[in-house]
Parts: sequence; C-alpha cells; structure tokens
Amino acid sequence: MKLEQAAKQLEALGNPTRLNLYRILVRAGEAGRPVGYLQESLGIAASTLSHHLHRLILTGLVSQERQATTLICRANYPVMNDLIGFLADECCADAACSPAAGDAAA
Amino acid sequence: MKLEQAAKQLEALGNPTRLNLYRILVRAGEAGRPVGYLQESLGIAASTLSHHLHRLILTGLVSQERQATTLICRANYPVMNDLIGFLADECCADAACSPAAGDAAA
DNA sequence: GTCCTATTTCGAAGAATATCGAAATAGACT
DNA sequence: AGTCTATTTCGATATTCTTCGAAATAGGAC
Repeated sequence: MKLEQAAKQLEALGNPTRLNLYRILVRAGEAGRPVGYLQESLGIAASTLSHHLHRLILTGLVSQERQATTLICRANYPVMNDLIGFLADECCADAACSPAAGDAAA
Repeated sequence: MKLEQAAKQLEALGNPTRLNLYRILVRAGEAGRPVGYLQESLGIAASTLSHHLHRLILTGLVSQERQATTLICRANYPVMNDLIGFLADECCADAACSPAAGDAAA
C-alpha cells in the first residue's frame, strides 16, 4: 500500500463521528446496516451522515449496495486489513516491536 | 482504548507529511532521529515540522528526549500497538475478519 | 402519473489545518 | 556576557473540514 493511500484512510478514520460510524459497520458484519439506521444511531443530520459516508466510501473502507429504496452499507474488511498491515509493517520494518519491549535500547 | 483517543491518533497519522515523518521514526527504532535530520529528510520548513511533531507528541505516538542542543524524536511503539489493537479489535468484534473471507455472509 | 420514503446534492457559515517566514528561546562553547 | 546552532513560538494566509437545512433524485407503491 502506498503511503498516500494509507494516509487518506487514516484521515477518514481520524474523525470521531466517522470512526464511530465505521465501528458500527464493522460490528454489523456482512449484514451491513442501512443508512437510515446509521443516522438514528448517530443522531446527526442525514446530509452530514451522507457526507461522512461518502468519505469512507472514497477511501474504500466502506461499500454500499442498494436494496430497493434502502442503501445497505458494509465495512470493507480486506481494506481494513491492508491498512492494519501497513501500520504493522512500518512498525516492524527495522525495529523490534513487541507490546512490552521496554529494554530494546541500543 | 477510548474511541475519542483512537480517533485523535488516527487523525494524527492521517496526513501524508506526518505519516511520512512517523514512518521515518518507526524505522529508526530505539535510536530515534534528531529534529534537524527529520527536517532535511522531509524538506519542509522547520516551523512546519515542529507543528506536525507537536501533534504527534500530543497523541502520544512520538516522544522526545533532549541531548544537549539536539532533540531526539522516537516513535512510541506501545501506543502504536494499542492503536493497531483497537482497529483489529473493532474489526473482529462481532464479525469474521480474515483477509480473504469472501463468503462470510450470515 | 402521483405520492411516499430513503438518500444525496447544493449552498452556506464557522472552525480547524497546513504552511511559511520572522522572531524568540534553549543549551553549549569561548 | 556574547555567539553559535537547534528548535519552538508567533502571526498570518490559504485551504480544507464539519455541520446544517433546503431542495433534488432514486426507487417503489397506488
């Protein structure tokens, strides 16, 4: 993954409203959630939600599928995994990276 | 980790300049890198770098140590690990989350 | 075709961000 | 004290983000 791409995805998740939104979708699993449900859960204006959703979709973290008049939103797990992979990769590239590595000083 | 905290850290990493900066520090390992080195590597104004560095430090992702007139910056691995853990956690909370899980529908 | 629900797009206002250069501070050396 | 290097703080500007309500579109039901 390119750094620019990763930065865009991190930025997309780096907003409390969007992270919350994304979390709901992640926890919803393959079933996904309709936009209306998300709007009620988050308690924000529909237009605001649409805006955030759009950003999440642009980065590939979320996808939508139409079911009649309702739009179902789903978290895109592979994309999330790539992103986590990027972070972990950078972290472990040249350095020791264990959760409790307190004495790794040169 | 709280969602607000995670969002702040993700936002901090969600800027190409800062992600690049952070990557350099991560790859530098325990040795860290002086601010001046980072400035040359990134090719940005010292004041701009200082600003970004400050944001990274505020979220706990980076820490500094003074060595005479030089400030050494280091990536804070445990914080990064917590963040990755948060993402992975959210991802795997209620849903199957394997890199190639294409048929995990309910 | 008209109506109804679900969702997005438009337009706007205020807040926050990214960036820079100039000036200020921190620490060491003479 | 004076000077030199390293880094931050200040002040300003252009850009981007967040949020909303109002109006437009998508799809189905009568």
